Amino acid sequence: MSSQARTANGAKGASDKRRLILDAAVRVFARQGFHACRVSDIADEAGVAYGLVYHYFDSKDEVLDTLFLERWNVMLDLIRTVDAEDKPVREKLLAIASFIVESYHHDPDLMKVIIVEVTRAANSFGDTHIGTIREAYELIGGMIVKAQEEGTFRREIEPRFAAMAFYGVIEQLLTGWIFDLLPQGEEHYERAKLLVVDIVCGGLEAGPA
Amino acid sequence: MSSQARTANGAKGASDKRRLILDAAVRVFARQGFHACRVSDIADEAGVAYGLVYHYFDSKDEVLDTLFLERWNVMLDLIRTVDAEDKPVREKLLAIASFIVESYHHDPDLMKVIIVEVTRAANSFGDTHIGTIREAYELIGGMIVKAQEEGTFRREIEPRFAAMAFYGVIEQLLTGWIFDLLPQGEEHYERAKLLVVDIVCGGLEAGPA
DNA sequence: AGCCATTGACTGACCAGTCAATCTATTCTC
DNA sequence: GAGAATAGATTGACTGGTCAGTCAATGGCT
Repeated sequence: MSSQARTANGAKGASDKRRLILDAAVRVFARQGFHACRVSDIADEAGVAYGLVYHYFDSKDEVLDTLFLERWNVMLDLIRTVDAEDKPVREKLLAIASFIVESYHHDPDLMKVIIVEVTRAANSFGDTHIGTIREAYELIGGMIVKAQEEGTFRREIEPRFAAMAFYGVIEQLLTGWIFDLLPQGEEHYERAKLLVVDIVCGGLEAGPA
Repeated sequence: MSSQARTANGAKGASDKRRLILDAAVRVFARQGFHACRVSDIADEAGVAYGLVYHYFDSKDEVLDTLFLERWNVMLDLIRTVDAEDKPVREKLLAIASFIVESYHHDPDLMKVIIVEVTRAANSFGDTHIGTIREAYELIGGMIVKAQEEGTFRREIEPRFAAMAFYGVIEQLLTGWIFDLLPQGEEHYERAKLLVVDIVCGGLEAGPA
């Protein structure tokens, strides 16, 4: 008996198993890739029976969908919050970059799965979630528009392109860590956050010339 | 591998069919994705019999490997050539960005396949070709080191991070076009080339402060 | 009369998803 | 509070379809 469950119903135990399966799926997807792994691998990793995966999820796809949406929605909330604040763009972009880098720091496997299996998968999953993904780009694009109106950023740059560039730098740094092409560790994560903002803002800011 | 060099026999027709299969594969992979398509789809698209694919290639994987290596090696050659030239970094990076953007302009399907199915596929293909991919990053990293030594770029930025950032911006712009999130057309391609260099150099250059 | 290109039906393995059976816990009845 | 009834959680063997890769036969060229 786990001492954590304090509610009267057995429903607590139920959601525990669901979580167990999701967490196991992250590890399995990260290790073997979504396509290469079997549903039985997830069940084994979670220490539950094969059929239980289908008790909580309609399909293998839905497991990945759930993982992606859980995390992406947290990020969208963060971006919306930051967007609503009254701060210089530089700080806003730093907050977003920090959040994403910290997400990787905290759970590299999950971020690997999201980037490799969803964000970049133009067919299959990318297609399903394109609307959700697009929303993030649009919010960032909006921040850039505002900075252009305030005169902080040069006006001649198409904001959508700038937003993509910003996100592209971050995602490529994560990819570098995922592939073990870049050195990792807290110190590097901190410097990476600043680098992202420096690079993008440096190129976008209205020069004093 | 390839018997193209063979002169005596009807090798000409042979290599034609091989090319036909590769070109068909690009279209099919781009449309359906590598995992979702069947080898018979490739054969149908090429207008040849199923078995012929296996006459020229050992496996479905080898078809993708061939497509990736063909293109990536052309890019590596370009980068090496540019690297050897005596030009300002800005021009070197512009040449590389231009080449990649033009590659997409010339054959969007092929670039989509390379990015979506290989470059970002940490498991499966990404893993197989990681060495080849890394080489490109290292060459770009080398250019940045040189620019730092010359005093054009700030020294405190880790060159590997800067190289990843540069490549990340480009790849994300292509991804934007692939997903139809960014407007396309010759004019936009031209502006994108400049944007990439502006952003990255703007953030890396030694400030006059 | 031989050699390679080409064909396409076939097979063997694999695996997502189903389902009937079993377990466990909570509530109901007297 | 014993026992029955109900509902949900959990199990894993099984099935049905899919497809990568094989191979024996055929075509075409020199």
